[in-house]
Amino acid sequence: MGAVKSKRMPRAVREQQMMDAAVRTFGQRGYQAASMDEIADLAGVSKPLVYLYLNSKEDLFTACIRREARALIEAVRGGVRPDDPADRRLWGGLRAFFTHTAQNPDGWAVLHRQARTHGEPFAAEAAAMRKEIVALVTQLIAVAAREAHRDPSLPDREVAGLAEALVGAAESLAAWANATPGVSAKEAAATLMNFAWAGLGGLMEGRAWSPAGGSAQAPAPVSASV
Amino acid sequence: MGAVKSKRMPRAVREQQMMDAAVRTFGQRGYQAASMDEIADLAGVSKPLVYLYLNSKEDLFTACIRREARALIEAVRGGVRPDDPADRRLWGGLRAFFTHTAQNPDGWAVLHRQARTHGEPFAAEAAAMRKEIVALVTQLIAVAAREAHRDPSLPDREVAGLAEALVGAAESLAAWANATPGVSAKEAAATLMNFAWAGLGGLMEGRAWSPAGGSAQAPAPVSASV
Amino acid sequence: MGAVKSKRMPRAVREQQMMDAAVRTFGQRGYQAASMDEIADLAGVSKPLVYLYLNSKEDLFTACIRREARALIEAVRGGVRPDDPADRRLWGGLRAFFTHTAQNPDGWAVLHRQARTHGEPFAAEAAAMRKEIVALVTQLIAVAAREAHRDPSLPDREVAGLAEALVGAAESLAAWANATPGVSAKEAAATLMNFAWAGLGGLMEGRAWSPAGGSAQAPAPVSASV
Amino acid sequence: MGAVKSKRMPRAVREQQMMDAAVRTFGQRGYQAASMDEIADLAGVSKPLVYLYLNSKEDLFTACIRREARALIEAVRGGVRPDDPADRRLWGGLRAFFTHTAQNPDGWAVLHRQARTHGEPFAAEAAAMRKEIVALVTQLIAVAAREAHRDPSLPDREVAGLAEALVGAAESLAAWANATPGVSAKEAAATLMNFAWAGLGGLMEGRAWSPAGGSAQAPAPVSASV
DNA sequence: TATGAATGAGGATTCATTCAT
DNA sequence: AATGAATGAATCCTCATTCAT
Repeated sequence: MGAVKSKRMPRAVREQQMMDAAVRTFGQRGYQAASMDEIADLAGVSKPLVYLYLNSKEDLFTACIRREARALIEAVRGGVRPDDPADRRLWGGLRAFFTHTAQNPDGWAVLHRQARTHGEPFAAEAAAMRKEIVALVTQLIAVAAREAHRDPSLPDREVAGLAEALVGAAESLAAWANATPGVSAKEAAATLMNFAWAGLGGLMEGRAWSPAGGSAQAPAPVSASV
Repeated sequence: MGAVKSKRMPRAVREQQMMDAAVRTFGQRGYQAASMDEIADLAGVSKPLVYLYLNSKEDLFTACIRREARALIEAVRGGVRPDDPADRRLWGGLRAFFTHTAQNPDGWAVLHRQARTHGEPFAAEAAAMRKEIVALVTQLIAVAAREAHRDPSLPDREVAGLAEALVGAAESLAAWANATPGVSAKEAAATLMNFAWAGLGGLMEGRAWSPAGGSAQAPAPVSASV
Repeated sequence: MGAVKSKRMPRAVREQQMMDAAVRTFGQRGYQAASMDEIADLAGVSKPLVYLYLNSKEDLFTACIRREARALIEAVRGGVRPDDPADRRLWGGLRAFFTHTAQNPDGWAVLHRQARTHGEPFAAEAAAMRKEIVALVTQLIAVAAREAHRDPSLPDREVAGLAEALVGAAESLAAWANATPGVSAKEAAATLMNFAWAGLGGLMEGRAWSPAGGSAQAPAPVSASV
Repeated sequence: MGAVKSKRMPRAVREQQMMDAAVRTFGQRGYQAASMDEIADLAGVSKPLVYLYLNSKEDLFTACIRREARALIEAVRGGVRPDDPADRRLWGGLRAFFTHTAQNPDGWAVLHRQARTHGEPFAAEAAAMRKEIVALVTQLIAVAAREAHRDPSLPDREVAGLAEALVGAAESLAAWANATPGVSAKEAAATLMNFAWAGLGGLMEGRAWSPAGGSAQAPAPVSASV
């Protein structure tokens, strides 16, 4: 048995317990390998109750994806200060992203790994979430280009590709940070910010990005002080 | 039935047929959803023969991962001209990467999506391959830093993070390029090269990377001439 | 939800509502396919209340069979005028039978189809009802034979067989009449009466039965004037 | 375990064994109450083999219905001598019908009871079979009417109803004969033939049908000499 | 009188895997 | 070199039924 049994609770509460268990199980085992038995057990309820409330394995998984997607997007949005300049907004979003994924590894696994791997309708659900994030980043880049008085601005497809690249880099670093002991969310964010803003070429020439204010001639790239 | 039946062929050939079928099936359906029945059928042989040659579903999947990993790494290695300067070497590797993944979508799906999603021992296998690529990139960056007379060079962990970010960006762009009609491997490579070398900040200031030679003051970022 | 909710009603009323819902559900879905959930829902009450009043699915089904059996038998009995001659009594019973089954298709399905198909103890319950009807018919035939001064009368087993045949024919025609658009209960009864009284041979020779009075040399068989 | 295990037999044989077991189980328990476990067990094979060969419970049931329907129809057809006069042809069909149903009670239960009770697509399958029989009988009656120089012949719908009634009477008598000890198929056929050909009215007047030749003034109705 | 919360038990179906030839 | 025949072990899901209020 998974959780301590405390019987007779209102539906809403039980549902959250079940989804917690489901996110954990799906995140660790994968969609197919996770069995409804295990989820019910971990949630401390019987299988029929899971079906009564969440309908089917598919629906349960979809519900998990949606819940975790909402949570992640809200976290990232909450990390972006609207009045900051473009680079600071990006920096805020990245920190929120790395913090959230570090604190919700199973939820992140569900979104990033499982949902995208197990075909429709899950992939579509995860893709929608990712598209929101990419759109957010795309807009950030576009605004930054405008703020930089860059004219003519970058072509749309170029910007889309850059946003894709940035998001992919973030996803990759999230896994790296979680797997590498001692790497904090802040440090991961700093590494990515350097990379994304100054580029390798810039870093080679000592042109790192600093949270203090835009691209600087600082002698060394920003590292998070752990 | 999948393939035309031509009985009695040497083992090595049959094995490749089976693995072709397996890669295709695993890549499209996923590890668990793929059934040995379907694979055998697609390979045009009976199930017992698959077991005779490949032993088990797990072994078969592992064999697929290894084969595809080898192929990808060799492709990337083959794209890097040892005598080029650092940025050109990176550029060559990226082009090879995008070309290979575009031409082997199922193999790439097996490596990038399925192997990493379905737990041990597959994740380890895929991780080893990825580590090789990251190591390659890491070394590229380190050499570049040295070539740039940058002293003291970037801290190791910083470099590791940058390599992770770069590889993640590449993975993300591979999916984007494959999903976006009209985006060639070359264009994807160019977008990433701009991003990675010049950074967003550099691009804002018009400092794009060009295949012609290092970081330049080119008025517009490189786009692949399709 | 099935019915409009109006809480707190006397037990007897609620019970009838539940049985109405049950007959409908059992009749349409069958005993096993009918779920207590659906019945409760259709009755507009919660499942525990169904159990409180009707005890179990088995008991509920049995109660339905009994209620519908009573109703059918009373209908048939009510259609038989005791002072009529034998053929007229039969005619009256048949008309009542066809009318009742046409008006209670679900109840008839429960009795004729479901109860007999789902083993003990239901089959016994339905058999008892049927036996009552067969007995009624048997007696009618026996009396008719006596009235016809037939001596020695038909052997008992012969009569039993004839009654079985007649009832079976009626059951079959009930389904036919309900399924064939435009066939009224009266017409079904007329067809059967012709068949049962005059026989095919009689009909071939133009010896049809007419409600007017016994076996006649009428040129054409009786058809119900719709 | 049901049957003695004799392993490794050709598919066609196994399939028949399975269908034998299925007919028996479906006939006795009913469609829903029959479990695939029980059927497999009775057939002496494992469940997966049943699924491998017969696909699903639904398909298995349908296959049973079809097989039994074919068998019954062929039996009845085989009992009708084409060169006999109409009444003799009917007599032959009835005898074949009662004989077949008496010898295949489970198959008959599947057709008459289970298939018609468990909704689509089974009911349609059984209905098709029954329609064939009814059509056969309908034609017999129509020809008889023509042979009797009856002009104008009976209206079509009248004939359809008569055929329905006759078939229903036969079905009912089949159950009665099987349930009443000592009633042979021949006797059941004789009882029905009397009823159908002479009618109750005819019987009252001593006008019974005899296999010897048409409607006669025989002093007593035909009884089968067991 | 009435119900929201909860479950034990069982059933259909699938799949990786092996045996005998 | 190759396969038709066969199965043990799970897994998803449903349902009649009860408990606590």
